[in-house]
Amino acid sequence: MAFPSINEQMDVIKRGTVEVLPEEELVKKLERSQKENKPLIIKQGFDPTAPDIHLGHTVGIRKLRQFQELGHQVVVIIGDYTAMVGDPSDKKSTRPRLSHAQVMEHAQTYQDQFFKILDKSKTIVRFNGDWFKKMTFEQIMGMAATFTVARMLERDDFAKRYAAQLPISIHEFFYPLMQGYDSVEIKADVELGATEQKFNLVIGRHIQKEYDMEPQIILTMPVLEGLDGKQRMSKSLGNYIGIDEPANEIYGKTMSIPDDAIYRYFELVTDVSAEELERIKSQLADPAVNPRDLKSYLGRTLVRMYHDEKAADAAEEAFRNLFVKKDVPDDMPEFTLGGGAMRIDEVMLATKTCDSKGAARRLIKGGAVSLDGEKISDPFFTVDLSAEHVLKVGKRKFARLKTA
RNA sequence: GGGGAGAUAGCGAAGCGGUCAAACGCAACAGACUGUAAAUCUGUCGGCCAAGUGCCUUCGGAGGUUCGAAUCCUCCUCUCCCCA
Repeated sequence: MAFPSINEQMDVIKRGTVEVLPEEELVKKLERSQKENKPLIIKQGFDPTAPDIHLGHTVGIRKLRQFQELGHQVVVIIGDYTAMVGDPSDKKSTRPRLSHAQVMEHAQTYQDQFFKILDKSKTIVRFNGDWFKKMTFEQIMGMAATFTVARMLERDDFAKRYAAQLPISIHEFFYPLMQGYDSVEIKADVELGATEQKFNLVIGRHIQKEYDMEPQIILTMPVLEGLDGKQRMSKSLGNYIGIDEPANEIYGKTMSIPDDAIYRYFELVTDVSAEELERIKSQLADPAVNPRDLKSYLGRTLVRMYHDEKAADAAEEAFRNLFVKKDVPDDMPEFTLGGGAMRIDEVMLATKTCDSKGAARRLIKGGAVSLDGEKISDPFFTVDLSAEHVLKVGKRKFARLKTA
């Protein structure tokens, strides 16, 4: 197998990457890989805590893809063991431990989604439970002995929690160790992670050295902002765009990001060329250009990546109709609520367009509810169910009421 | 092991016997304005009932004192700090 030249490879690797540590070592590894015609082992880990891959994850996954295209070997670690241990960072709501079956289920959906980006035939997937469940206590002690508490407390989030007098459990210290040990097991040459992962990645280097192994190079990738444009995109914050979501969702969510996030999204999660990026940047700075149009372009690009061109057209069209022309969408949940009449708050509860009847009344009072385009202001309004209706609650919630 | 402080709604944080379904800030939701952007303004932000000086469930958990407890007492659980 022929690898591209070192310079070409470095160009690809460094594009969009925050840090390559240490760069000279990577060059050496690449040189050796080329001389021996042996691909480097590129690692990234994922905890299958919830079964959705979102755009934030794709920043790293897309980089993995580039490594594949350069001819290197990608190894994806599914952290089934770490996921089963359960992340205790949110002490209040002691997160339910995931059963092995759940983990495997999540792992499956993860993989389905990985391979929307990665080349399946060139990817090795490993579960870290494979080695951790076989470890003896002696081996665990050995692993734990490779690191000190003082260094562990250097990690930013531990330091902050410690300073804020928040609890830190001992086993949380095992997280970075385990992640580092994964690198030993698969003999990683390079590990990718978001910038916030830097500490864990560096521990991987340290542990590999302890196990008499050449340390991995670490590549940190930028953290993508979520839909609010401020906080990181994450499942727990609910501000994400999943790559498995329907086209309309991907497009619609994209349209809701703030203007100053547009460039970041183009840069981090799309394939547009460097020249195109420049053009986008200058357009964003041009007051004559409506940023909405660039956002629409972004939304279309993303839908095209995870669906296709047709879906992009349809999503844009649906969005226009819904929010610009204020038409009702074609697709909406349908409900058959039996015949006769039903009070509006009960209809809202039945169609899950509100959480409680009290909430329904508040929404009605706030002018958020309409039926067939007519605003409802009477909380005791009775809906005639012998005819079909379209219920709208807020900007986005719709329900079609069918007759029995 | 000893001593001290603390646990309040999604988060932060007041309240320290009745006027508490609990101030305030953030987040969230809705309305106005818009480009489903931002900013701003307004309203809402435990559940139920045709809605009231109404009923039910909530201030870590279990009991108790009291006409009345987020507030006082006892025990328990958890957390942080100092000492060993």
